Amino acid sequence: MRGHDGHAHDEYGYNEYGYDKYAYEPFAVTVDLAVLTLRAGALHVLLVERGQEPYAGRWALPGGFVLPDESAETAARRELAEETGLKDVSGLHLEQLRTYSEPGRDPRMRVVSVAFAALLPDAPEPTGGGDALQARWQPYGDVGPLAFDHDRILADAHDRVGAKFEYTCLATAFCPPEFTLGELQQVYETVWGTGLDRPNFRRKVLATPGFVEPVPGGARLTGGRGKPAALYRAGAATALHPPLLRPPREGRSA
Amino acid sequence: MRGHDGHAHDEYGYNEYGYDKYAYEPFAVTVDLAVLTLRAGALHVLLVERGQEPYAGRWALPGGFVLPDESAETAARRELAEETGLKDVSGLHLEQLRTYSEPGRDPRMRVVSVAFAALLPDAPEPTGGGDALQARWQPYGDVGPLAFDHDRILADAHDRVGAKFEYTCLATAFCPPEFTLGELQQVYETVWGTGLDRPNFRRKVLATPGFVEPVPGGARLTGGRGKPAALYRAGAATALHPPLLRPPREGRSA
DNA sequence: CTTTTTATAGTCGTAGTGACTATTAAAAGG
DNA sequence: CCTTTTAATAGTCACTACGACTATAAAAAG
Repeated sequence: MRGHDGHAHDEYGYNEYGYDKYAYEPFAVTVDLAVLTLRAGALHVLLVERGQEPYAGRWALPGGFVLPDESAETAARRELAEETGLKDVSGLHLEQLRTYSEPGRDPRMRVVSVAFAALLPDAPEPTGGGDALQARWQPYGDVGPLAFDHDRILADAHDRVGAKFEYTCLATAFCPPEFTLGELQQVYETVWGTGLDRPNFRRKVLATPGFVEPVPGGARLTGGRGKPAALYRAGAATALHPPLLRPPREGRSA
Repeated sequence: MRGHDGHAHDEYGYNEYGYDKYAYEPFAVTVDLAVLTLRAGALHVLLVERGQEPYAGRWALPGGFVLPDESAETAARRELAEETGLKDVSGLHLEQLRTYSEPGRDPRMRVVSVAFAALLPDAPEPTGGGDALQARWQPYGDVGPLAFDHDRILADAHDRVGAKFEYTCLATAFCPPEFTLGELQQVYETVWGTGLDRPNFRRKVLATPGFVEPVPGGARLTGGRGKPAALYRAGAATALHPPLLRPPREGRSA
């Protein structure tokens, strides 16, 4: 570009970088999904095994191309439905993380990928896998080196979700429609990797209007081993004011 | 796609959506920049006037194409340097906001735009404008309807910056290398649109280790009308724990 | 020399929270 | 059946952080 004037004259100036003539290399645009869920008190990620080079045999985040008539969000939700096999993904929390566009991130060509994080309450086993290549849940932390820059995307997803837990009500997205405060606390503890004091957590959650609301009648009895816990639903609030800060990491400079 | 299996087999399967054959419409990838600064105690945005259809004569956020060998971040920094005329933009805060990919956002073709927010300490007048088309600072809030979906991008940038002010030290990015606490407070007040109690703000900032550090010797004398204020530099900290929450908006349901 | 202006210091009450202890209500084990 | 175990719930206490304020200091403006 010829500096500011050239740009101002020709913003989206296809004469200069003419799209029709393919005067510059066009981009493939994909979405990559970090689909997170909790199974048996541990954070799990949905991964697919690649069947082609590059990274054949390596695990990768699910994803795919953005089709001509789709937005990235639409493509992400379509992929989410395909990969999880869920009938209805309209209520699931899907959050755009950021876009990864390093020139060398796909060795074959220029691929710009819009990354999303998706949060699932329950974890149905992915329905695919009639052939050799599989899709399955893997515990976060046990994931080896993933294909492309998916390790980084996954780490960014975890960071973002953990940070949003502090000042939003996002944690309920990991919970089924009705849940106990103990379950909600486990969500926090699993994602943050820290323990939380139960009475204090309870006090905080209940003191935040709209975070959770008690289900009209019941308390859960059969399953639990201790005193039955009251059931709650996610409330209407989305923000957490004041926030629920995670305990600060140890080891600060004196 | 044929569901999960088809995808797992063919992630980035260029046989299915073959890039080489242009079997699907490729995308143009651009960056759009919300360049923010403070002039005379008001938030300003860098805008350029469009010279071509669509939206000819309308103001728009600066931006441009991502070149074949660039990442979106590199392209954004290059555009930032071009638009502002600054020699060195390496130290400026540049933050990726999100990617806008609605199919109809550019009437001519499929354009996916990665949006960034940039924060400038001082506001040099943009150096362009030898021709009819201009680039200039406009007060945030006075911006009329912008081209494309740039109103939304700008609003998203403002939201993001305001939110990050609560739990990061980002506000110093609007300040010159040495600044007073009064100036820093004005940055907060301008971006948030609220007044803050001066002694309390001072107490909070100074109590957060690494937010600001006093400049070795001096206090500012000549300019100010009252007691000279001590000068500070931005510290090494990036996060704010506990956060500096903005005063809650009035009007909550009883 | 007084007034104005702004920076800085300090006070007081309270909301929020970390660290606890105590009680309750179920299942599990003998 | 009674005891132990487990987990939910209730409550206490001290301390921190913060909102609202008053007081003092040091400069320019009049």
